[in-house]
Amino acid sequence: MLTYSQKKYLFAIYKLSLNGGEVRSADVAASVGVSKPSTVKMMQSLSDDGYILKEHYGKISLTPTGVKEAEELFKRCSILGDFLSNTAGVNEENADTDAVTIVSQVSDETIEKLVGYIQAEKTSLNP
Amino acid sequence: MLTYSQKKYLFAIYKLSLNGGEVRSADVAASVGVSKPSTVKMMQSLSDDGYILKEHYGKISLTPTGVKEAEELFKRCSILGDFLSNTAGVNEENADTDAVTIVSQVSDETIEKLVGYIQAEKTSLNP
DNA sequence: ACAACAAGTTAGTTTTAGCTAACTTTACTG
DNA sequence: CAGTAAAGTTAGCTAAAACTAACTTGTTGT
Repeated sequence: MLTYSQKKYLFAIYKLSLNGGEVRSADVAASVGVSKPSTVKMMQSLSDDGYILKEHYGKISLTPTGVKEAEELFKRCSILGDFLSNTAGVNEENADTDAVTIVSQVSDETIEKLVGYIQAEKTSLNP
Repeated sequence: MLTYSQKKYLFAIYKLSLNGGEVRSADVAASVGVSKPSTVKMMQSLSDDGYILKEHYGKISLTPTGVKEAEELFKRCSILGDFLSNTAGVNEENADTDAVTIVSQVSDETIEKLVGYIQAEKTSLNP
């Protein structure tokens, strides 16, 4: 099972990969807001656990498992971040950061039901 | 500023103190779900930071600062936990645990606006 | 082609928060 | 009132996740 920090990095890698080009360590470091050595260590850990592929001094890519995890994370963070920002009125930076924190750290049951609630709420408001 | 773990312990102490009697280390340990030595260390840290009073081998009590912090935490956790459990349908144990996690870790802005949203929602449903 | 700069890595340290094992103090009970 | 059990403490270890400093590799511009 992924730790909270691993999820943060995985989320960042996925987001960067959506921009098309290669994903590089330095960009992950910048996106997560940590130093390059911290990123290197975490890439080792994510690679050991089978979520990413990375050769020495090379680029980063997600494994199928990594993609699956990241998509789920991304979906949940988007819905929650959107809700926090657009419905609750939180400024976007806090909303995004806190969505990742919440999605990465609470129980699966809670995040599923919370996301379910948000979607139901949205539907009932815009029928 | 309190760390996430410090808040968990502070919350537990406050909850125990509501039951009337003295607050003892062993009960805090059980409530938080950690070992007694971990609790001893954290009590030292909370005491150093001015949130609790504790003499050697003695009982635990909150300072005025500690009470203030704990009341705020407790209020927010109650509202959020209630929402997760009664509105979103999360089982109570997860709801309580995750409410503490969320309240202790997200930005002040987010928790304030989220709690505000929940209260507004409640009011509009039961006018 | 190669110098210089950017990116990536390694090594070693720090902080936070947990644990077990072993010990001391307090409290209770016969 | 002594001995035991429970509570509290100390010491020492571990793991996760961050950092800086120093080094290596890769890329790029002239």
